[in-house]
Amino acid sequence: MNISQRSRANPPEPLRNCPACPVRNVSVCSTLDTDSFAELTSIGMELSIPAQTTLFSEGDPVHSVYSVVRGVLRDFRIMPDGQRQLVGFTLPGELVGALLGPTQPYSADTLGPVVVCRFPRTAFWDYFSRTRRSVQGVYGSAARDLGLVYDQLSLLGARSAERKVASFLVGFRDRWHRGGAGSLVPLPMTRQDLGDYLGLGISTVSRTLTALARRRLIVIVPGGVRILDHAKLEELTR
Amino acid sequence: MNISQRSRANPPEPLRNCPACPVRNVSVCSTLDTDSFAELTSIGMELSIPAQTTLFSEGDPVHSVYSVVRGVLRDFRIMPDGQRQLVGFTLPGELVGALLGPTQPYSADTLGPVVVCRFPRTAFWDYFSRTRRSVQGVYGSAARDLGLVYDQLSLLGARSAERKVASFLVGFRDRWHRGGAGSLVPLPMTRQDLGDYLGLGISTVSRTLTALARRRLIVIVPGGVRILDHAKLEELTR
DNA sequence: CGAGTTGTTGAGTGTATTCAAACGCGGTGG
DNA sequence: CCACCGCGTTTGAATACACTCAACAACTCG
Repeated sequence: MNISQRSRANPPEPLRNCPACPVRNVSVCSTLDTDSFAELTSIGMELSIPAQTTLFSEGDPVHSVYSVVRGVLRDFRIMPDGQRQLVGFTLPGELVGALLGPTQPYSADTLGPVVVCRFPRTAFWDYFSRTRRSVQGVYGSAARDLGLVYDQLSLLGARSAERKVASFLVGFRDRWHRGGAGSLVPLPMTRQDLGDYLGLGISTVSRTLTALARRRLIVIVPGGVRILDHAKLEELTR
Repeated sequence: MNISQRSRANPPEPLRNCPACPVRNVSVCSTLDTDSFAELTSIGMELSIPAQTTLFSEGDPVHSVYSVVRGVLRDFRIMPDGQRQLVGFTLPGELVGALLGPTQPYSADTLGPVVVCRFPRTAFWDYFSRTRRSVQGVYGSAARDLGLVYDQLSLLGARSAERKVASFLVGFRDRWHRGGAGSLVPLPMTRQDLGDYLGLGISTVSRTLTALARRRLIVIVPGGVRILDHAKLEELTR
């Protein structure tokens, strides 16, 4: 099922209640000045997307960027041989969709039910050229597309499975809790997804997680893990 | 040795002979209209940089972007444990330096003697906001920072050394010859560099290359390799 | 020509993988 | 309510592969 099929079932709706938005204060919206925020509110549309639905595909011409309100997106490329390489996950409060460039560099689909705000990309360009001093604010939300990718490069370059998994858990924890405290790391993706993201086999992911659990660094709970020993886990990433 | 030490020895020079520039027709300069090109020419400075010299470091505030005229840059990050992860190589005709964001996401140094043109980043922003329709032109040169990184993600996600090396050779060949024909792939970096780029040990890189040579897919020549069987090599990347 | 660096190759080890089987859980239908 | 099924996950055994350590060769540079 793709987005066009879906949108017939759940048509876009104008933004009505931004103040109550769960990511109002962390998303790109929090970086805008009052006028720009009002403008964005007036042109943004809210989409509710079912689980396992493609939001956009690699190579699609870019018309919109999306701010994730609820749920998690899986970003991936399909290699010539059919092998899938996950290039990231988009969490609530994060932007997805190329800010630059004519086409999407990867595909994105939903891990579960997802709510996003859709904005015409030109709105960001306008904002970009109008208030250059805030470029860094918009960039803060777009940082996924740059800094985070380099982080993942470093992650994939790691030689041991333990290190990859530990790095992933620590990074995902920080993103999920936005740097704040918090030990619960939701893992809404399958082990297969994790393997495709980390460059590991599915069994290796599972084995590594259980090994960490046996050493009491984490506990595996339904839908994720709980980190018991943050210090030791971070030690493994170095 | 870093760039500030170096620049005393080889001071920046104004651009005098752009028409004779070896990358005049492939670099970012080729994407600009006449006026913008004239403006860029007037503010750009040419730098000659010795081998093994740092151009900028991760975390540096970004004032300039650089267009490589001659030579190759090595782009890398240093991990907390001292391990180095190469995130790319910058070839002649390509841009390096963050177009967005306050700081450089990685360090860059020279593999050999390098000549670059330095431009204030704001010049690109001005151009960006002035001629929105040409964003894609500038983006074409900045694509390294987006599309190419995703390519490398896919590369690092590969499970076998053979596939990584083959993918690297094919990709590097295409970039070097800009999609055109050509069998010679210069490899100005060390095997250690290749290993840090591909997430492999130095001996594995060496073994894999000799294995490819034994199968007559490539020949190892001084300073690079020559591809004998393009089809079979590309087959290995899938 | 000698010293230092970079690259190759061999032997042995360790780790991730493949293949396969069993387990747990949620959903469906009898 | 319970048996069954499908899917994802865990775990085991055997294999394949990349790594470390180390010696040697080739090349660069003084």
